[in-house]
Amino acid sequence: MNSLPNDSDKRMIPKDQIDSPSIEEGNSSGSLNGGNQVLKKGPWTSAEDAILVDYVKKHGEGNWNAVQKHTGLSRCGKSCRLRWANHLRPNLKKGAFTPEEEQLIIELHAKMGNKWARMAAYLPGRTDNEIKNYWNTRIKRRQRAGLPLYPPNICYQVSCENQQSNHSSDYSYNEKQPDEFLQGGNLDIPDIVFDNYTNNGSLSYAPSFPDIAVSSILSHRFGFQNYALPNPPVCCVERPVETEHVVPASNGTVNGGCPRLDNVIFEPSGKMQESFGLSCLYDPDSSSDSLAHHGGAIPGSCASLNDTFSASSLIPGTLKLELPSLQYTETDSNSWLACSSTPFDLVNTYVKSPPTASLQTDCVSPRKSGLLEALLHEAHVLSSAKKEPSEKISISFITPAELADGPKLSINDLKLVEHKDPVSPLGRSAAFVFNDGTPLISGNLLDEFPHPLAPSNLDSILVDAEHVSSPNLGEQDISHCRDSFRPDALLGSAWLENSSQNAIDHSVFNDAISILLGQDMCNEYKPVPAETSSGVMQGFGLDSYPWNNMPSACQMP
DNA sequence: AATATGCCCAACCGCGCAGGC
DNA sequence: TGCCTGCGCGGTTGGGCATAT
Repeated sequence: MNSLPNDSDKRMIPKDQIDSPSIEEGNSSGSLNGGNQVLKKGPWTSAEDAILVDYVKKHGEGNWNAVQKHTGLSRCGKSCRLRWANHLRPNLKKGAFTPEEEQLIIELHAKMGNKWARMAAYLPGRTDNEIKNYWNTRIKRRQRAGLPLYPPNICYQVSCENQQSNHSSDYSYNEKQPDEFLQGGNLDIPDIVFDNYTNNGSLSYAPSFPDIAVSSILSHRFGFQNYALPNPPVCCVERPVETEHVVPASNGTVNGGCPRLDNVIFEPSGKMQESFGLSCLYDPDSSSDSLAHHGGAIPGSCASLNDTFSASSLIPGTLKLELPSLQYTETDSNSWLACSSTPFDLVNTYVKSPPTASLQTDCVSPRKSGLLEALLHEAHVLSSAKKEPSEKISISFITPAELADGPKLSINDLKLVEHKDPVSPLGRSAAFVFNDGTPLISGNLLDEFPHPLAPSNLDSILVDAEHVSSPNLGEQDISHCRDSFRPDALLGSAWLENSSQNAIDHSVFNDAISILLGQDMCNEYKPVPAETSSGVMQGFGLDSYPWNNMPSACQMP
């Protein structure tokens, strides 16, 4: 293995320079190393690769700065490490990403953001650089096409997963590297997560990484690509009570020809856009630009729009735009605190009960990473705070041990824990629940994985959920609510086809956003009135919500 | 066929963190 | 305690290739 022909040599180096002494000596480009030797830059040659491989064979990885000393290679340690990690180390998987890998990347990015190295840990044989390049390419491609970075259901999956994990084990399971999960027995393995996710013994798929497994199962069950996720029944239950207060325009006017606003606007991540036709029929082939998309649920989409709800106006702070819209600057706790993917609880909390300074200061990110889960976590915290304003918010990072310690939990905590009861239908994520009621789309690449819940559970789950959260709701409401969140109802209902009603919807939509964002932000976000109504999605299609029509805070850099 | 444009990706750069001294 | 070094990560750059005009 003295010579490792590699693509980069062929691609990056002019033929006349390959293995040429001048390049080896780095006299065309390079930097001095301690004033002694010029370190070469630029593409690696096969000879250099061979030297490096030989060195690593003998000495192992690490101590990269010693490579130059031991081998005479005119490369800095950094460059050696990079070359090894990205091209020379064994078991590297070359070639295009498989659809499975692409989906995983999307999910991981929705959860982690630009944590390429961490993502790479979940993709054996792939490097952070590869993933990063792939994602950057994807961003460009989809932005150019006006497509959302994340399929709405991915956003929602993340939302649901984190609503579970945040309250049961938000003890930084995301910080765990895969190998840590594999090793098991670690102090802070999120038992609750495992309980929830493995309760039905359904983790044959990717059992190593609970978060990923669930995510994948969710996407699998939902048929990942074809439907925007319907609303979770749990959310559906609580919404009517609160949002009617939140959005004055939602009474009467809205209910006439379209879903009640409270069924439309204040959805957890992504749903708002979806309800307004911002979501898309998602093509699993993320590399393809021929998505049958219909909207710009910007990746943030799911989040981008939502981000602006709170970040820009309710709580001052800057968004770190290079982050996926699902995420926010790590250093600005206010931002990430505020920029949720708009779980309705959070929105309502802000509208009805703006967070106090003390509250904010108490809210320390569980992962200090500004990730969606943290946002969702805070959403619940704030929601709890709203209901118990006098109670000191003890956030939350409920460790598994704390969970086991019932008496230590606050009332709010207990409530949340109750909802996470693994044996209760509510203990499952809403997506989980709904997936069972959603016909699988053929061709789902994950179809081979069985689902733990039988579809017949749906009704009981829904009723149970609503009973628990909103006992006053009548059966009619339940039925209405449930039906309202069916994809066909969301995407194909008459109100979407009624252009005049669409105008009303936009007005209501703007009203709502005005309330949430303040007028300035609302002015920035001007949905283009739907001009056609020939197609179900057309009226609210991408044209109405182009990328460049999003608030500036939502724009990709 | 020639040129322009965009895409892909390897490599570099700057920064931050952790450990050792 | 502060400095140095090694290392890793994320962002950016730039060259080659593919496609469009």
